[in-house]
Amino acid sequence: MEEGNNDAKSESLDFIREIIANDLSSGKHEAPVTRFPPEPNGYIHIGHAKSICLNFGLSKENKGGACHLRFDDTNPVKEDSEYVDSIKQDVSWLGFEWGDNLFFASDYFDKLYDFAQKLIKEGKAYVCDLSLDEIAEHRGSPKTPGKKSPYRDRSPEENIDLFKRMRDGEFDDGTKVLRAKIDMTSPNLHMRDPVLYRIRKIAHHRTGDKWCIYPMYDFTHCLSDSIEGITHSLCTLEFEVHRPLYDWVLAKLSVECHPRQIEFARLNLTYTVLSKRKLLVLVEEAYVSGWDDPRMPTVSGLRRRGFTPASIKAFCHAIGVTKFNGLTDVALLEHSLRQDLNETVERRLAVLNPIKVVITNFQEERVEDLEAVNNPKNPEAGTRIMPFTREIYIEKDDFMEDPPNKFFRLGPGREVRLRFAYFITCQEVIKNDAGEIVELHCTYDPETRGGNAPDGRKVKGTIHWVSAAKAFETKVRLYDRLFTTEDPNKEEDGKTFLDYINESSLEIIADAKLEPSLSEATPGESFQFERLGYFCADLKDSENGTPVFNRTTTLRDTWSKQKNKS
RNA sequence: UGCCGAAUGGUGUAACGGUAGCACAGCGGUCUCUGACACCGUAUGUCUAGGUUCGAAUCCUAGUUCGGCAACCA
Repeated sequence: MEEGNNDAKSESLDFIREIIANDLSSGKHEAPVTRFPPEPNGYIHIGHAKSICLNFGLSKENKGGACHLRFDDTNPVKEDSEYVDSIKQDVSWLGFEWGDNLFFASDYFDKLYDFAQKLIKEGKAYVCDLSLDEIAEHRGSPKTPGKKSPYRDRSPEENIDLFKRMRDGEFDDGTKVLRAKIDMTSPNLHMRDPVLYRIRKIAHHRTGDKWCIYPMYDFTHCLSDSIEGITHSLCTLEFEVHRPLYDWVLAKLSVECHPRQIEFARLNLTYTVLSKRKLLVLVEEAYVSGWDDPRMPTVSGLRRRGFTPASIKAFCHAIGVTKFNGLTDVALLEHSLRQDLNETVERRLAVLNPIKVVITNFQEERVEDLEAVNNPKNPEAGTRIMPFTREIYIEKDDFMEDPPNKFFRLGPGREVRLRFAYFITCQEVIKNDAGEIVELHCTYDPETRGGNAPDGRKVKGTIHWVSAAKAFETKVRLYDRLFTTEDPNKEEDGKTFLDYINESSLEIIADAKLEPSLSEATPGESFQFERLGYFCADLKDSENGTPVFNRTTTLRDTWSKQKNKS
């Protein structure tokens, strides 16, 4: 560390990494031990990915560091092992390993019970018979102090007995809780005798029927951290007001390991909602097809959409870690994606909105094999063969009957290059009775095979194409952002995020014309369809050798911008 | 009228008392067998007011604005 200091290129540390670096150099810790503590009650999303990259990143960056994956499963009402499986899958898909450090807060229930007893014996906790509403009322408000519970002064002996009977199932749900005895007049609401345990006669996904009392977050989390020897407990800003309680519990219990809780800002993304509640509404009310719908910001959704772990990690690195609660432009995420895909993914040609072109001077039955470059960014990716025939498809947008002068593509009498193939010139526009263009008749120049003219003449435009006879037809789904407004969370004028749903976030093309090699794409495989965007074979809906493609994102398109301006 | 926290171009961030920089987005251009990529250029910023200092984004004071906090959720 000492030697890295004056390296001008060394990146500046965010405030958390700075704290950790200081703790390391001061000798307070030898290596950071962090944790990612999801509650298994939903699927994780890009916001969690930020936390995952931070916590696991820290363990990778520091020799001897570790990051635990710990499920915070203290509320059996909401939690399910379905979610623990998906979360594990998502974390490891992102490229992080927890090794032996897989934990569950529920594994600590016995220890937690002992800690609670200790607190009771020392007069720091009591069993309270107030109802939920009464507790709320006694708590007061931010501006008014709370009132003491009438049960606050029960003796430790009575409390121990009551707590044991709570555990043994003698009381009904909601009739008793265990509370910390702190200060009902504290300006921090969380310190006004917070609830530590509640009765829930419901089976837990891991402990089954063993328990009918379950510890609350504030009691569980700090002690779980302590038990595991966490050095730095990183969480989001909303837990800032919980920190005094985190520290209170650990201090009163005199535990050896007292981790430092540090809060950072959660991620907000434009055109996106990231609250579990809202995501759940989207799923349950079928605005999307599921948690892994390619439009969802969940890790599983991003995966199906065609995002790569590298692009997500690059994004998380780019946004940094601060205490400022901002709104990050989703364009930054898309940029990280394109950056990665551009380097790594093979190119293919595909026509989404076809118009037929007949090459009138090309023999009828002839099939010519042409060589196409797989990835100009990576020569090792090699080449592939594309069949060229008399009838081909080109993109509708690549022809204009009456083109403006900035239009570089095909038009009556114009010559363009077919990528990797020939120069063609449009000779005739065929229309139906309604006056719609149905077909283009063109001639090709045999001398331009491969795409270059021996006489050195240039064409301004190069367009993509697919052989009509040999095309692989399949479904292609074009995804767009799910919301029409930058901040769908801003619920003004009585509107909710549902009022900003983008009705055209999914466009399905039933029979796009793809070059034949695409029929062999394996689920999850990504390509750049040249001049269109990045697409991947869907993980779920591609079956028996018929891949279905999702558009991951478009290419940057300065032409359409220019066009829209005029 | 409570407590906690945060304010740097349009957005996200850096600068740790000494030239306000980077990325994204925007705009303009070069290149091009992808109107992609790449490359070049460009506009826009320290919340306000005082103070300390030779010098303040940075330190102090006061204000302003924004976010979070009153689940037997996490």
